[in-house]
Amino acid sequence: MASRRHNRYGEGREALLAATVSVVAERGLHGLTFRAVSEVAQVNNTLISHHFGTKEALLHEAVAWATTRAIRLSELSAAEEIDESFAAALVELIAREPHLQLFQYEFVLESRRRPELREEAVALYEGYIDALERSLVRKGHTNTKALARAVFAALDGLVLQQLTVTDADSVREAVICIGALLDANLHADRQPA
Amino acid sequence: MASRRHNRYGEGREALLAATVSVVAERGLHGLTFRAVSEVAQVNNTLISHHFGTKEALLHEAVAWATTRAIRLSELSAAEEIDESFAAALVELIAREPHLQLFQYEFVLESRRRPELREEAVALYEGYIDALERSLVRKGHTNTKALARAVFAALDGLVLQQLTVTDADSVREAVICIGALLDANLHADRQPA
DNA sequence: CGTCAAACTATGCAGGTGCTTAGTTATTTG
DNA sequence: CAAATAACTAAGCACCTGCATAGTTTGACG
Repeated sequence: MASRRHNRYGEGREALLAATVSVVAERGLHGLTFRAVSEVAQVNNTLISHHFGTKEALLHEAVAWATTRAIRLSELSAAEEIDESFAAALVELIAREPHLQLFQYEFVLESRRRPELREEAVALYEGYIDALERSLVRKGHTNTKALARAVFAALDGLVLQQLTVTDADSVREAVICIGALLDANLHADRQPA
Repeated sequence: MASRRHNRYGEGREALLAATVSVVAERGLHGLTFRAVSEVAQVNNTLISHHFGTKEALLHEAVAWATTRAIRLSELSAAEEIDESFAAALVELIAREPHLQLFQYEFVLESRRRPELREEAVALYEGYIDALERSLVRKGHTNTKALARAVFAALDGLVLQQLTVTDADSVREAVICIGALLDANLHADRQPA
């Protein structure tokens, strides 16, 4: 998948973090083993102990590494309009790079069981929701905090659906539907019944 | 947690299925081991092999067992109105019995990796969405298929949030927000701009 | 070059894993 | 009651796990 031969001296740590995300995305947290990660990263499995100490620490660092790299979806969430082009872009992003999203779902479920991951999970979600809320404020919506949480949940749920049980086109239609709901809500605010 | 002492003759299989859901919900799929399940179920671990053969088969049967028992949320999804009382009931259900929901998130992620689980995952989600769509049709909405998918995704995403990163009150507000969006959408349909 | 710290690997082990084999108990059935 | 069947358990094995230990290679710097 990545470069065929070994990494250069000093690149092992980065390769291990990237491999961790890939392994969790493809095989789940129960497929996350020293051997699996080290084989994908093309290094010896004891290098994980050297760099991170324990498996828990590896996951923790991989979470930090992945969330800084998950900016593209955050940018998407802050888009000015949830319209056809937004829906197409979101669906295409998920189809092209599902790993980061899959990793995040695994990680957020794990954060319920491991208190030391909670803080980063909360920060990740609140980051998305805050960006979305700012966009809603700009467009003149009211009750933006709860609205942003609801809209993000809808996008989050649809991404999960696309990754697991639903085809891309259905998801795209549903995303457009969310945009339509927001428009209707804006007009209702301006012309209350 | 359950009854303190052993099961009666013939109840082992059911106990194992219930224990599987609990173990996956509390420790994740990587915590799903023969020993963990059998200890929770208060039986010998080889009874799993006897009844189900392999660990894969155990999970598969547990999925079927759990989905038939997840009707309560399905009934909720088919509620006539998404209002304050619906929001309160949903939030309270998740807080009181998080196991079934957590199990479903683990299972739907796993279904991406295990083709034999896909069909049941799709059926579960489509069941929820269809029930919701019927309710939307009754209320006079249009484009109900995509709308139902979007609204279910929002509820699904909010349940995930409540289970992991968000407090119950914030989720409740957001659920009410979804109801408000639907109302605004209905009125916009009747009085287009 | 020589020194040194950090990156990296080879080997191996104690404990946990899924699951097999062989045997025991309880329940049904004639 | 006796025979048959299914539920259940005890013991154990081959394999995999995280990770410790000990050693080697690499690049930076004087």
